[in-house]
Amino acid sequence: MPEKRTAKAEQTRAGIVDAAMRLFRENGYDATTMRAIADEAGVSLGSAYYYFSGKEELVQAFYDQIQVEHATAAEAAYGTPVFADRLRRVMEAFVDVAEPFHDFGGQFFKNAADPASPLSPFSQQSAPARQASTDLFRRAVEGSDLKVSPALRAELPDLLWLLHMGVVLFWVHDDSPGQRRTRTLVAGLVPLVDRSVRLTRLPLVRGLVDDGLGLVRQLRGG
Amino acid sequence: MPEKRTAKAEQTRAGIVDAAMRLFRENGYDATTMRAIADEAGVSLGSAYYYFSGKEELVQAFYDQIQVEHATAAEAAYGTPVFADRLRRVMEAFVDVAEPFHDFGGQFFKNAADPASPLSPFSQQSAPARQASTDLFRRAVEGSDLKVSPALRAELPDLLWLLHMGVVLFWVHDDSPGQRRTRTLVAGLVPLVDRSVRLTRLPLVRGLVDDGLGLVRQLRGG
DNA sequence: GTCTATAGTGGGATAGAC
DNA sequence: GTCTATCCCACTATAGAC
Repeated sequence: MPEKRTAKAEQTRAGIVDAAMRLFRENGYDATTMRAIADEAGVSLGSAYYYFSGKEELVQAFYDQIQVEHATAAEAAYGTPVFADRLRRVMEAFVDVAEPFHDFGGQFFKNAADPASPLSPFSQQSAPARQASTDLFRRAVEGSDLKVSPALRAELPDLLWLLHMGVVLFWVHDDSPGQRRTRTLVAGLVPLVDRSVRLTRLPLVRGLVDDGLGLVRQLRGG
Repeated sequence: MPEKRTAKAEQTRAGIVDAAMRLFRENGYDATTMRAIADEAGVSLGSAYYYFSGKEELVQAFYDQIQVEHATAAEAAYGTPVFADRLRRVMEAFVDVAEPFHDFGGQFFKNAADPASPLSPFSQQSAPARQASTDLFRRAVEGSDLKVSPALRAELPDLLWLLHMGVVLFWVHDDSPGQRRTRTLVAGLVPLVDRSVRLTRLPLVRGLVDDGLGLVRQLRGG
């Protein structure tokens, strides 16, 4: 990325992103060549590579866009104090905003499992986006009526984000119209999570949860 | 794949797989070219493509190899009736057999998240390997001392396989020496699973589990 | 049926002139 | 910052040796 961005450079850059978005959506990721993106943007191939180190980096722009839209759509979730409702709305918001990208979005997620890729949601480079996403779940927990141990409450945002990643994986593989099956999953999962979390106050369950949280902290630490 | 395999053809085929493994291991997936694999195997480029439709198909061979080795290593797990011990040994067996491939194995798993790829563990083409892997967990459950409801018992192998996929994802991102962190995860996770599964007989938990199993069946069906 | 040799296409990525 | 020219490699195609 160039250090000093002139207005013209910024325009060129945006034009390349726009062209990439359009072509990805029309033809998918693999079928869209860097040459075609450059052509569509009206720049040379070399220029496209001047702004983006490769095809993968153009995907990051997509992630960012979805992330921002998810955050906006999730705002409506925080109008109620009921934890289950808040969580459900945050999770449903993702399915809603991601729907237009479903058909080709899956091709992007192959990067997710590659630990070497900066596009992996677990990578260092993804930390800001991951943080922003986790915050959506943090807010779902923090302003809610949920009563759990402070230890669990502290870990819950990260755990819910992890669950969200699982939902995304399901979503990627979901070819039902409008991702109906993913919506079924979310609708069924949220009450289960809600009840599970509340059950952690049972004496027999509490010990289990404490050990689980201990394991999480142990893995995070070392 | 040729219909009739002669001994010579089988040898050539194996030679190509061996060469690919060796080069993948030395140089990684991306840096290993089909030309280099053909050279290393002492065959022409055309021959390599005669046996394998592309570089990806060589990855399938790698999956199959690990799967077979995992099955062999897991045999030792079934010597005890204690469920937790059986499960732990099956899961540890994977970390053991996969260790030599860790450094480059991660590059393969980028295909796992691509729903369009036949290499995805959830794909139709992977069904046989997935079945074989699930069977390792089925055997861990079936001959064990575990006492749970028939409904949960029926779903447990698939659920444990899913958990195993989660462990594999962790393993891929685990850069600690000898995958020590993954071993910590397995060592901590297994008792949690064991205790969780046994807790399903508590009245308050039973209802939760029944609903969870209902969701699983609903998603499998539609 | 197994394999080689060779020629070619397409596209990701880069070097260096301007 | 932008271009043209080029490299490299995955992959295809084909003609034919054995």
